[in-house]
Amino acid sequence: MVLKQAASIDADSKSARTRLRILDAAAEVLSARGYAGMRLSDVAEKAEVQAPAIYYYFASREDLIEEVMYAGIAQMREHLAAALDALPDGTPPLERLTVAVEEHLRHELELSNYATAAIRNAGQVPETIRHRNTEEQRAYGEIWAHLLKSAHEAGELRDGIDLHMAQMLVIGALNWTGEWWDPQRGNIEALVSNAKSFVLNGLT
Amino acid sequence: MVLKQAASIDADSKSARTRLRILDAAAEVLSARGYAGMRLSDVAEKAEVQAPAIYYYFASREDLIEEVMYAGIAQMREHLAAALDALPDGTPPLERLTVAVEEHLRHELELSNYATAAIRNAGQVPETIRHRNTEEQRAYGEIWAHLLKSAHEAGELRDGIDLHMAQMLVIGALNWTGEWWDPQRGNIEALVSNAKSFVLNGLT
DNA sequence: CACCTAATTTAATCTAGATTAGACTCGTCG
DNA sequence: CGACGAGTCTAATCTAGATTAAATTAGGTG
Repeated sequence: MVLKQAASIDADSKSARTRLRILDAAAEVLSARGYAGMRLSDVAEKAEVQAPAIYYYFASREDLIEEVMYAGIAQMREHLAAALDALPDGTPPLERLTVAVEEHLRHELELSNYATAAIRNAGQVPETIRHRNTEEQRAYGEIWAHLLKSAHEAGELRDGIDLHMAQMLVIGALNWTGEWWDPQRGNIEALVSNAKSFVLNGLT
Repeated sequence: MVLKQAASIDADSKSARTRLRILDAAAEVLSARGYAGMRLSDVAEKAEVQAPAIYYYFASREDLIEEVMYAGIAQMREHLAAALDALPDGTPPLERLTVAVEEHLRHELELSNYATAAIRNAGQVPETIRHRNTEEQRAYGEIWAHLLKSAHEAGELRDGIDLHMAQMLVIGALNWTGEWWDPQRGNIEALVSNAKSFVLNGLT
């Protein structure tokens, strides 16, 4: 309703910080409770505001959720793209692939409730929200598809592999870590290294 | 509230069939909408009864959900255990493992809304429900842990592998198929075969 | 200091959906 | 035929939670 010109200019105003606190809280609750289970009152509590304050920043619960989901995918894509860009020219395709494995994992597990929120709820969210995120979704898949295609064309992948299925199996193994990995216990370095060799070599 | 002695004796009475229709419907809705999103009205509609009829068979929404989740895990475990039992003595550990991959996949994708309901909601369900299912959950993991341990002791697995992480990565890849696999298009045989070689050999 | 707008609060409102109460139906058995 | 209980329905009830309305406060600016 109200335009927030000033706020959007100054990315660090008090207002901007409150907005961010709300988004962060929403990501956390959404990730933990799921689409239908996310209560604004919980979000408000975690963000240390009263529930109606949320409406000052977001037009509706759906809008808030949509922004969280969008950020979840977009940040993941940006993070991965940046990491790949940083690799020296001529890095072999297979190595680029293992970098992707590592960065997907690190981003998901170390940095982002947004990522897990987006990952877990992709399937439950209503059509309207899903629709707007389709493009980002596709772009993220595209990166992986390209990595696999390059590796395949370089003759580095097993014969008879179905690239799309392989892609989804890899991403699935990585996405699922959010369900069981406990950031408290357990060493992320070990997970990254195990995941890398699992993706390349399987169990044997 | 009401005891249903007769019903539980005759597994095919009209009553038993209605109860099953409700359970099936609940599994479907739960799988699609998630824990908090499952409305009894939707379940009722799919089961072709009025919502209050559900209370004739289940004490509460929570009880219904709990039964679906329990069945989801238990059936999966039974299915896998039976398939492994059917293998001839002396089947090598690695082959037993690929059978497990195949059966997990087939059960999840071909047979069971219960399985996907249980898989997807394991993390969002409240403590009370989760708690009662922990044991089944553990038993299922145990089967896999044992398969991996045997293969490892037979020296058939890669050196340096962390068995628990490997287990979760494999199960993750399989569980995630429920999120993207479209039973309509796409050939499950191809998926099974790709998953098997991915688990054994990775991408290369 | 007095005011204006941004930010946030408290106090309604409104609705969806779970649950309960109280019939109604229908097959079976005396 | 009349009673009975299982199974189901329609018509309440009750509550949580989203949303809106109407203050209230805070921070800057003339």
